[in-house]
Amino acid sequence: MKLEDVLQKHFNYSSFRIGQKEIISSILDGKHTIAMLPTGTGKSLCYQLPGYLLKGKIVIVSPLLSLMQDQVEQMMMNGEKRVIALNSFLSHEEKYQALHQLSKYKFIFLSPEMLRSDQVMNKLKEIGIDLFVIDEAHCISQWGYDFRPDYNKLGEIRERLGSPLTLALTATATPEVKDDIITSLKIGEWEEFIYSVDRPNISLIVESIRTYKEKTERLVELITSLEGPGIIYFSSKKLSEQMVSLFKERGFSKVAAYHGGLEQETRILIQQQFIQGQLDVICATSAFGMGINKDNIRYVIHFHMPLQLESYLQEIGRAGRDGKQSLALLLYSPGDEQLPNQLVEGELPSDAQLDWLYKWLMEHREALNNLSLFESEIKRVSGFTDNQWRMVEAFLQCNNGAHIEKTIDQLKKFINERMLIKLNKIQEMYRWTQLTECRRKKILNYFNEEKTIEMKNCCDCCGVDYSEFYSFITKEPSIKIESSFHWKNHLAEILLSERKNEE
DNA sequence: CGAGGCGGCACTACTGCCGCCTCGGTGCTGTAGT
Repeated sequence: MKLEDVLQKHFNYSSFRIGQKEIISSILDGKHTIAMLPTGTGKSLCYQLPGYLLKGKIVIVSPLLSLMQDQVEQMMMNGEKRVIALNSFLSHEEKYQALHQLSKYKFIFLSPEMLRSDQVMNKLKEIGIDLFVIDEAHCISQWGYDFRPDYNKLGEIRERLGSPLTLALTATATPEVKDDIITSLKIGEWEEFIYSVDRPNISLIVESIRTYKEKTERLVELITSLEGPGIIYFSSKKLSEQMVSLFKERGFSKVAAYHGGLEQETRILIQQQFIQGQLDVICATSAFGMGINKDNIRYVIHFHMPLQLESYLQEIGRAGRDGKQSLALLLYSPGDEQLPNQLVEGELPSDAQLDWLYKWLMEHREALNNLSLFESEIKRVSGFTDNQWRMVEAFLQCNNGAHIEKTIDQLKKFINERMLIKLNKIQEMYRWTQLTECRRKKILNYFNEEKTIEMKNCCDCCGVDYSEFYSFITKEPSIKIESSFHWKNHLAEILLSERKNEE
């Protein structure tokens, strides 16, 4: 049977989209495959279709519960009943049932953390896996080192599962990220399919704004005049909510905040409302975006810069999937790069904390065999945050048996390296905001690509024909600003008082 | 860097202001306790 026939039969499409056929053929030839496809080009088909041609099971490692649930739902809607998400949404009883009858499922979605369980691992070994898929595989590089250490154990997991055929899928494709994926998964030989990350219909603009206050004012101006829907990214949960309140005060009501501090239910609701068009603007942190399938997002604004260009590209890539002219706008004020620096510094443990840990471990050698027992005491005295401790704990477990002094030294070295890499990435992001030459060229070079096509409205450095560019911006604010009178007075007051201060 | 909370002080009786300090983003899981 030809691949096209399988496509028609199971998915009701008559032809493949870019890259899909090559990737699927590579897998069916039994080659480990790394596929870097731009967002929204149908990555999930790359493992779903082989599922109908391979005899055994397909295991898909996914980073987010909501993403898994979405995929499962979609596949069920498509008529595929042999699909399950093995995660904490299942009750104890349901999980027991699912594991007990795991062999009746064809597609099994789970998180990397779920693979820590011996029960799950034993069952997977027993039923046999034909294809091991890592969806959003850049998470290995982005989260595996510190935030979610289980991502960096996938290589070991893979080996314990008998090194099954493996497919890594992502949209973020620096050579560095690719290397991390290959090394971490312990794949010897592989085929790779890498497609351009360029999105010619998204104009890249950085606006330099003198002060923080003016940035807020500019944002209000933008949101009331730009054609939505749009996403605004912040690096603070509180600020994202405050901005929503401000927008609502100004009479702009189809807006909501989205961040990791909200209830799971609320998050799903807001996501749905945005996708269905009941909300026009989302004020979000980096928590928002993975798995958002909405093709008419007209703009992505960054109030704060992300911690790295990879994240920036992912976030702006959510605009203009319908191919229409869209806008990526970053608002920069002097000193903005300090916030990412602060975030990164708080992320990793300090040398002083590790020195304390060394002394403590020398006095409590037996603790190494059961660290979780001492977790609360260690955290209380050392001040490790949950995330810091998880990283340290994972490192100690990996090196259990080695000399304590040596282990701590290695850990310090590891942390210093990570810190340097992260600070470097912030610098790269910062330098990009300060460019005077083509922003697109620079970003493509960063992803090991050349800029090959010239386009209208490329970026602010190339020169944007604003009159044409702003043609999709409505001349009059599309929303009636109810309190505009007060707003203007208020603004005048602020400006006057500032001027007085300056004098 | 900027926001927000807190203590101290002023100088007037209840708040107002200054300076200092801290904090800021991403998610999974199992289990204890309400």
